[in-house]
Amino acid sequence: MSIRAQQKLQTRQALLESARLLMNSGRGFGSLSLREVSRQAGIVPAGFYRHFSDMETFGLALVAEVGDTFRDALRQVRHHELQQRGMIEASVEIFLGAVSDNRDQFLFLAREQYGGSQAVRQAIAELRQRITQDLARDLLALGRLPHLSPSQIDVLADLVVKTVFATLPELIDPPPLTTPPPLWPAAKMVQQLKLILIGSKHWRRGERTNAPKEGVALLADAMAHQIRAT
Amino acid sequence: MSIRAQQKLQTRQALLESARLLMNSGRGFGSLSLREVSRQAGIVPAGFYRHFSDMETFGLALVAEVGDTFRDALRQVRHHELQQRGMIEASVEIFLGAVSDNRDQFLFLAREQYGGSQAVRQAIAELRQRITQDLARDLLALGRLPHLSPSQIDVLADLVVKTVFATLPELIDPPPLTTPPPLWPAAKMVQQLKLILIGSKHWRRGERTNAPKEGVALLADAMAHQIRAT
DNA sequence: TGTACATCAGTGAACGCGCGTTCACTGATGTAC
DNA sequence: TGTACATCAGTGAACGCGCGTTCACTGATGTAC
Repeated sequence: MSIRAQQKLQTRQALLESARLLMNSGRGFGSLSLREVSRQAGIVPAGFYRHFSDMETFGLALVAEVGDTFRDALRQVRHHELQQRGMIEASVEIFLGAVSDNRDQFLFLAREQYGGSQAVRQAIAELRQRITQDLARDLLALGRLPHLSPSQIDVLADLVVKTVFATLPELIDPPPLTTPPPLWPAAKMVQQLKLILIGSKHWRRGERTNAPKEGVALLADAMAHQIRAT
Repeated sequence: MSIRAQQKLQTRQALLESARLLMNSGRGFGSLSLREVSRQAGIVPAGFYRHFSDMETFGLALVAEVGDTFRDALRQVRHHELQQRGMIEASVEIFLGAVSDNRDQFLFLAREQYGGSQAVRQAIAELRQRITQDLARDLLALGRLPHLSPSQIDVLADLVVKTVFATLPELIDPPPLTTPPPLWPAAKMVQQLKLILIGSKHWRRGERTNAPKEGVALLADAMAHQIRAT
């Protein structure tokens, strides 16, 4: 790579890092200004436009960055899938390592997963959906849950990913040390994932469609869709 | 109440409603301006200060508002606790009714739970903690899970509340109609809560502390606390 | 009930400030010969 | 290798704009007598 391209890339990374840094003090990405980020990165505001056309595009770059990190971590997890005893602990251990090594990136992910701009939120939703699908595929291929329908596997994968994403904020900003150890985020998450796994072992296929009350939730969903259409 | 107090309350509610309204187009609370909210509510910017000292205090009022709505809904759920068949469906039905009736309030809650300002985020965290504790208390008092330790009940309650809070964004902004019905948010959430309940029925007390690998999560937590302290 | 004064929700103008964006520019790096 | 020109990352100044906050004010509502 040419000297010029190297320097440009360096400035680009300085911009990304600056945004993450500024968010460390509890602020949302949406409240950062272009001038502020440029200042932090050591360039003049106009220079920002050599890298991103606006703050929205910049936000998408931050999503892409943490997306790569996330998928790298999951690839590592997948390479260890052979062992079955303590599978959850080992997976969580690898994942927590990635979170710890890239704290700021995951802070952005946790903070903006629901609160970001339309574009950022959608990009994160797509990232999460891809992760969920990959997990569902793995669970199906692993064949350790043969009694579950593909649809049940989807619901299970969604719950696992939901749990991990929802625990991220706690993992990044740990609670006070007065909290009893069993409720420390990582230990708690391990317990919860085990609980979910135990549930999935005993989940009967019939329990998905037999209950007559099931209609309630479907009706509520239909209503929600109706409301959305108006 | 005096005429003056009534009119003041009306303007106050107009301000709260204006903020929720402005957030409907996908924006975060942190990106709303005091002028914008006042304009939407039909008063002059300076008038805002007759009600709130700044946007942060205003945000806390929005948290308090949805907090009341949320706890009212849970009180309704608790009054129906007698029945045991279809308990989850009935609870979800009541809860979904509250979400549907107060969509904007729950949108604020979902959007700001991790993304808001320090103060708003902390207020929501406290709201959520109170809800989790209430649920843990109820689960313990109900006595249907006598094989679980109080600590396990806490972990279970946390997972249930986590699941509900993490599903809120989907419930409020439903996915495309092309999604297969079993994956519609409300139906999916019902399945996931059932799965968790099944897991908790089969959760052995020993599975909390026996596994030797458990140390990993605890160690990771300790490391996280260490990092936090620096 | 009527009157005289107090309260205070909302007004309208003004301020200084940081913002995003534009523009012509500079000078180091890259390229063609 | 050396030279002449092209590229383009970053500069510095300028702009108009919406922002939060202040201030003295107005006039409807409340209160004391």
